[in-house]
Amino acid sequence: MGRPPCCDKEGVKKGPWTPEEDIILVTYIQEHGPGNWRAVPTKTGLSRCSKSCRLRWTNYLRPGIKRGNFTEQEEKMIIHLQDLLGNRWAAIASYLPQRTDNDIKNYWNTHLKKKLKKLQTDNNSEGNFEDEKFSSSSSQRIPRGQWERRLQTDIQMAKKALSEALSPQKPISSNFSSSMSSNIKEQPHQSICYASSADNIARLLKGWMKNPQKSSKSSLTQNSFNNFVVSAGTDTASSGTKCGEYLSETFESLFGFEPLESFESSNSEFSQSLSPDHASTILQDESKPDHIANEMPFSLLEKWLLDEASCPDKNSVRLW
DNA sequence: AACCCGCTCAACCGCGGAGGG
DNA sequence: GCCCTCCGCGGTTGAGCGGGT
Repeated sequence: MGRPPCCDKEGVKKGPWTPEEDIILVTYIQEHGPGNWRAVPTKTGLSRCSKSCRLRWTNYLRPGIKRGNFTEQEEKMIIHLQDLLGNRWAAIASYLPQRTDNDIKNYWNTHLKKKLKKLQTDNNSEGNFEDEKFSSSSSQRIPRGQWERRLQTDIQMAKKALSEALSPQKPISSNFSSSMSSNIKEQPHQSICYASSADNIARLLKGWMKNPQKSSKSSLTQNSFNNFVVSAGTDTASSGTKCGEYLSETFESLFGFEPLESFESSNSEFSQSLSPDHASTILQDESKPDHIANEMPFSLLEKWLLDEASCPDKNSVRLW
């Protein structure tokens, strides 16, 4: 009955990944790029199912992942996006370039849910506003106007993505389209991208020598990110800066606060990594589209929110 | 010191969509 | 149109850890 488990075979290892397994996986992906996960266990000799390999890569080993505490801005952004999109963690993660959907989901479940609940109880005396807000989080009760707008946004995004995809010169820049094109591998760029992973592994190994217990947990990905970002852009200042500025403005206009610390502090890093060359390389090459920093979704969202702002009555589930 | 309890987060499970034959 | 395979996503679990008693 039902679908058999993807990896119920004997000898398939489960549980936490060892550093050695990480190295094997990263080395393989460095050579072949992410994708074709089915082949990964057999080709690497890992006793893991393909799913496990993909998950390990996308949630942990993939370059560009930021770990550690969420900033206040990130928090607000998650809450806002969760409000708009519901529990579509992958979609939410696409607006937080350095966070994985799993991270965001975990953070929501462990921190933000409680926080909102607390807010809700605190505000109970002032009416049911938070009640409404909180229950809307389950995406069960999306106000009609909001749902329509959401649908409209999706359609607009799809249209734009399509037109971009049909335009051969233009780099694919939209969240949507890069997601759609995430399987298109641009081999010539991969060396840039995955070399950084190899480097990270080297650093990681150093870390393990120093700190065998913890290093596998923290050093890899942070180093991955730093290293990745450094390798991603040093010669792209002008376009990167422009993009960074745009992001800053958009963030501010979209969420009403200063850009994410990560964006700002790594302006020289992250924004540089967003140059047409590097960003498209980095983002499209990954199995999970990090694309995020692309203009289109933000501008659409911004427009959407501005529309909402002009109809405040429909904007009843705004927290901030 | 030993135990309990709550929290965190990496990893797993199962479903559904996409795409190819 | 159907079937199969692969992949991605969201929900859930459980090991590990730290704080409290």
